[in-house]
Amino acid sequence: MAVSPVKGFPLPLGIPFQNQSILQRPSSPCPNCNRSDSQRQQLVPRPSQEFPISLEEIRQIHGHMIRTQFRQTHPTAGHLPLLHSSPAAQLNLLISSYIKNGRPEDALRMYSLARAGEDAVLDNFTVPSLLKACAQLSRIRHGEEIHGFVLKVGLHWDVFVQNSLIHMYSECACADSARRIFEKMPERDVVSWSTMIRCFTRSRLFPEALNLVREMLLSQIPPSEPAMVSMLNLCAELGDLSIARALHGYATKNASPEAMGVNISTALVDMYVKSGCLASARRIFQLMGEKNVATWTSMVAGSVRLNQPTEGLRLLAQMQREGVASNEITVLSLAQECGATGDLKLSRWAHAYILRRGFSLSLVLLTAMVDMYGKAGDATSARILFDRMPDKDSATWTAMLSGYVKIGCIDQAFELVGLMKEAKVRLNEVTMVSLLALCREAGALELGRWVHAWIGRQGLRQDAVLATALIDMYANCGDVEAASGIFSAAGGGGGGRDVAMWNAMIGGLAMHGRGEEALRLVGQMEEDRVAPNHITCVAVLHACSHSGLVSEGKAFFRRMERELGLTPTVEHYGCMVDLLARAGMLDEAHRLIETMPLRPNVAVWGALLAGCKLHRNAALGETAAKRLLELEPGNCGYSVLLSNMYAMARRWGEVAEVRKLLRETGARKSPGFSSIELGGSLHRFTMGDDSHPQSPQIRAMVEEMMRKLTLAGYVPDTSAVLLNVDEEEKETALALHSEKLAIAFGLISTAPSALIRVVKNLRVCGDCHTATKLLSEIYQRDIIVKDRNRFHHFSRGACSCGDYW
DNA sequence: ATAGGGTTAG
Repeated sequence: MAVSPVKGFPLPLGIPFQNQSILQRPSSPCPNCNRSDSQRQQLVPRPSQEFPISLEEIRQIHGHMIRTQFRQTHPTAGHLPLLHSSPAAQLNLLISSYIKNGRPEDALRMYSLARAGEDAVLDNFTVPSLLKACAQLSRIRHGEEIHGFVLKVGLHWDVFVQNSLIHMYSECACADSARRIFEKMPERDVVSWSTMIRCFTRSRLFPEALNLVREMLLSQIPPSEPAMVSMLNLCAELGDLSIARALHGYATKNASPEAMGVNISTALVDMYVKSGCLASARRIFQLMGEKNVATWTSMVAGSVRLNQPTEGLRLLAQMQREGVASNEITVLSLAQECGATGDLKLSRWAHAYILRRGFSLSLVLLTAMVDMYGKAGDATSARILFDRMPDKDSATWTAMLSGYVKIGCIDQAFELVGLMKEAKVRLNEVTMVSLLALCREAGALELGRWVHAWIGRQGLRQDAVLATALIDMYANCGDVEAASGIFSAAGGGGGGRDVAMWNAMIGGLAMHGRGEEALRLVGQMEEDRVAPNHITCVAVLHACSHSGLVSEGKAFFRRMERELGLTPTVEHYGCMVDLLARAGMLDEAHRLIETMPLRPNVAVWGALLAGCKLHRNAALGETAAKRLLELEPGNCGYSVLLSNMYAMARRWGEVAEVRKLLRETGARKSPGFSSIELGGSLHRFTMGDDSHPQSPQIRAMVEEMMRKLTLAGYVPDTSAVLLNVDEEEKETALALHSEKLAIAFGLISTAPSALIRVVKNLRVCGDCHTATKLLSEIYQRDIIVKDRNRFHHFSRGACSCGDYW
């Protein structure tokens, strides 16, 4: 994710960092007891026994302390000399032992016992341990209680206590509380700074985190090793290579690659991986002396992520040979990265690897695999895994749901929502985002509004992602005003808007043909110091294309590289070709394809072909169609267009040839669907669908529609119907097109004022457009049709969509 | 006694 204030950020990298953390204690006396630190420490006898002590011993002491209520009434157990020390020291020892033995729950239970007994037993040594337990368990309520206790008994002067509070709030995702403590600290040590940097990084408050790094270095505080790691982690999240290189240089100035320490080296590897520079990551990796699981994990996952899956698998094997065992985190990130590639074969390999290595299939790991199959497009495998899982949590359900939505299995997704309701799955922010994505795909505005209201009722935190999902849902379901409302509200709060949110709003305006507004928004975005990214540029070019803003689009395309520092990708060229071709500048569009530095893909040639059909240029269209058939031999849509093109040029021999080829290959168009939402329920239709309960009435309505259309002078354009049947059957097919069924249902609806809002997942069908325009005039009704990512508003026969037809 | 690499669902 790009954040604008980061660009060219000057890091004052002059101070050497400390390899060992230097513990700095404030030397001022405690304001409460007026004793100096050393005096206070003498008051607290130190335990003589060394860590770690066994769990069994801890249980014994625990039992003893409960019996004696933390008082030294029975100094019985001679082999446990620590019982002779003060209650506070005993409690502290016990709590830290529990934490060291991985039992933070017991540590907190001890705290409750202590509270039930005597407040005073907790001191400034005990509190940090307890807060660490709260942090590990994300127990914000416990943490706040301890915070209250700290204020009550006056321990807040202690830097260690304050640092621990910051850490606790950081781990509980309460950046605001952490920041309040940090800002009020009269004295800060390097731990305060690094913890706060980590906190801001975790909360994705990158500008704040970077400011802190700068302040810290300007205050001449030498970063410790953990501080260095925090800074590297921050940079990993920023993904900014120039800052990454600066920090890398800074780290090497202070330690040779061999002596750097495995934590910093691993953080460096991870930073380069996340900044997309595998070569640099590999260089560090090869120079490293000691490597651990984390180092290997980072490198394996990074190779898969950065398009080198074979290298990733090779490293996995090498890791094993060198005697480093992969752990659950290794396979979790493997599954995640394999899914992200969308490569089903690779994902299956990862699944097999996990089974072969005999990993216990935990809830988290299985959820990751469900998600992986969903992302790789294999809904069946995902569902099989999902159904076999004995336990599922909201993450599992959400993974399955988002998989269905991503693959486009709308029916299964809705079925799953029903099952979720039955299973009483707890819904959280992430589930809501998936549900909103489902609403977007299905065009279910009412359901989307319900989700929105539900979010408010449940008091779910409306973070940037959720707000973006809402904007996206409203825009894609046709309520661009509601999207705009959410967008404005998100700007008012302190959170600010990130690139994704701006992109969603700009894209939303683009698909409603509001190009000028979209362009204005980019200007505002830059004033807000949010840097446009590749996706922003796609949205802007889209907006220009759909609003006929040719010169503006060209200007933006030039600006992209010169001023925004973004190299156009093949998608941007596709948008430019679309912009030019739609406007009839076909030769210029063709020249752009010929001169572009990238290999043109389907979208690029497809945009040219659509323009050729629109402006009736058969010669160039033929070129485009041939290229498309080379790229995607199985796609019959292009063959149909090509045959139409030949027909236009009266080259009947070639028309027959293409048709014959189509018949032989048995190419079929995947069935499209249209949906309409009325009275809060969603009705979906496919071509010739008669499964709807009101199907007879709908059929009757379609007949009436067709009669009236013919009377109005409508002649069906059957050229886009792909069936090897005679013309009459084609006309029937066109009449029973899913969009017409949906519109018919809208017209017979008992709520006559209801807006007819049809969403279809088909490619633009020129005939439907013409017919719909006429229908809106005949029936004097507003009809809104969404076709892929474009809205067409028909009002009494006029279409305001900005597109050329 | 406090901070530190790799960690499921958007």
